[in-house]
Amino acid sequence: MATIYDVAKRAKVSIATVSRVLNNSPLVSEKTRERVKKAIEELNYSPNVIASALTKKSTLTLGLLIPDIANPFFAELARGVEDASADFGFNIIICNTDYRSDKEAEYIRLLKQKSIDGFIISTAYYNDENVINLIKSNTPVVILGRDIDGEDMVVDVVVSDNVNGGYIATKHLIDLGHKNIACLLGPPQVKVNLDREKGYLKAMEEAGLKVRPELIVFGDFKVEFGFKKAIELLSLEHRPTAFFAANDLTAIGVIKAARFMGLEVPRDISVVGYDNTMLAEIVDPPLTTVNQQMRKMGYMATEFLIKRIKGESSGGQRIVLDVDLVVRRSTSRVYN
Amino acid sequence: MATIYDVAKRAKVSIATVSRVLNNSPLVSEKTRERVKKAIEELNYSPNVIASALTKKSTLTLGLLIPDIANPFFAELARGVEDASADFGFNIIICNTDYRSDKEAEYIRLLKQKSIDGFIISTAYYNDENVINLIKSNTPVVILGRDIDGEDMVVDVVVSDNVNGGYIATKHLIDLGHKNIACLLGPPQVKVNLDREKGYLKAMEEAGLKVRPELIVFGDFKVEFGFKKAIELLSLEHRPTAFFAANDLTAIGVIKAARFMGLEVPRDISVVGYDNTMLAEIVDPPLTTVNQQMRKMGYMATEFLIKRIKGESSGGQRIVLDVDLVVRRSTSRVYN
DNA sequence: CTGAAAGCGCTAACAA
DNA sequence: TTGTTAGCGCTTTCAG
Repeated sequence: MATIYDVAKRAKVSIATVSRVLNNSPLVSEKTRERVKKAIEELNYSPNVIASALTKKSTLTLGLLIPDIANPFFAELARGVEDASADFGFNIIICNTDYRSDKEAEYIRLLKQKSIDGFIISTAYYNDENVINLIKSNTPVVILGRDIDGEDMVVDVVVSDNVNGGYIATKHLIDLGHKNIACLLGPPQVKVNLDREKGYLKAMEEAGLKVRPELIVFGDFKVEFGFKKAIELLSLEHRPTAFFAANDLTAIGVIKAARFMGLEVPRDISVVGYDNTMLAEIVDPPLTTVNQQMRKMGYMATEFLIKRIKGESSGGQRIVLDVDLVVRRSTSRVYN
Repeated sequence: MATIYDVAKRAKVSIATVSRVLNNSPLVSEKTRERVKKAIEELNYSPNVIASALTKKSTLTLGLLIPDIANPFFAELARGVEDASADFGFNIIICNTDYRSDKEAEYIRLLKQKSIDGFIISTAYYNDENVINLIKSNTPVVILGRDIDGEDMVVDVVVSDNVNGGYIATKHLIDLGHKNIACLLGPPQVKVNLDREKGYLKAMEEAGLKVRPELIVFGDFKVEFGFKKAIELLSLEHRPTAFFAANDLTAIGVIKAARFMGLEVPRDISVVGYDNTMLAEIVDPPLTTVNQQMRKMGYMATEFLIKRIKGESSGGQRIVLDVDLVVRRSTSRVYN
């Protein structure tokens, strides 16, 4: 592989001059610039990012921490992140933490060693210590799709309006005549779930419906959880006629449970999911769900981070994206 | 951030000695080793990978080229790749090429600049030029889930047995009494599709069934393709009673088409997919599909690559993983 | 067993 | 405008 010295020799200039044209410095005459460019071309030279990183401290790579890339929600986020990275000349290192704090810490350590320019974090429990420390160490960080209590810290946050998401989902069910609506959430340590619950409660109260605490359950975002909990709740004497689930996977579990118990969706049971992943279109019946614009969130988060890295922003922004309800065929009017 | 100099000073040794203990050189007495370790501990020092990469030429990071991480098939592969990377102390940079050769070339260029240690490529059309050149430039490469004509090149390949996959899928349908079986493949430039077709043909011939060329169609692996083509074929006068689709998404398209035309799966039409992604369990009816062990493929490919990088293997291996059929409820005996 | 010193490829003062 | 040179943080001879 050709080095900057080879180029300098060929163009009959110093390596400093070559470095200048590589970095688009104006302090180079048109003539020499051309000469250098020609040499670069001829040698098929391309600068070694590692070497320049050693002085410039910039590797043009970002770290993305997510629980699991095989989960379609995070895959969508990751796609948005990668799209933005590519658009701005960055690359991204993906890390699956499996919701484990030790893995998260280990990845953060590893990536710091590698001098990455910043972190996009979508894995944190609320006010996770690893993340707080990272932010306090002055590394550029953006929190994606999660929340953090960023009072005295410089950190960007990109989330969607989870309170409203919970609200419109529940309101939709109420408008269809449902009164007994179960609410299956993810882990309470992930703050979006508290927000979605808030939206649920708001809609219920607004409609003057009484909230039955036994119908509000925290879980783990998985199909299995939706399945088991739904069976439990559907076995209740006074069973719910509708479910609001905090993600599509859980909602799918509910649909499976209903079918398992010989009930039909949406005739007997209405179900609303959350995320609008590709699964929502595929499941039968197609799922009514809250659409989060995951790709856009990933893209925007990355844009913010890169601006921050380039010094074009000083961080500390909080972006809340809109959500909307995609009505498909898993919800219908209740007759009873 | 502490440097090797800080550690040296604190431990009262030279930086060379610190470097030796970092790299587990035996040429250090137990006593000094302990002293250095203590200093490292106290300073919370962790070596700068970028700096060491400059001399060692190893960044402990790999590049993964896939068409689209939002596609569950590739997400599963990527998960396997990342798992293995983590187990062996590597990180991975993910690149989405969207099946575009120009993007692929650009990513390869970028990652070479970053001195990554090797590539895992799962995007290539058969004998793709970018990839051939990369391999010939002597960079460690492993081809994952695709094929390549590696005659005179040192490259590892990890695939699954696609001929057999096509065979067992088709055989299953034949065993259920089907005679008119459509075969919806992905792009012919991706060799796995040719192999799956081979398996299909083999099963048909073995059973003495005549192959109707109009029932064999190449497409693009998408839901939409399965939907459109199925509608077309189901409108034929002498329509197929079963479909073998070369991935789950296409199979799902077929199921949607059947429903759209008022037909019931599997009563009227049987469908077999390929990949056994999570979608297969979620769709209704749950999809009978060929299971490819994507994670394992990703894991093995990465293991091979790392062995090659470490000099523990000289490359040129070809691993063919077994496939098996997961029978769910989208296929049934034909009565007519 | 340990240390001095020469790089790895590039950037960024500082001089000229 | 251009060149010289001192690092960036670490590895690796080569001496001792």
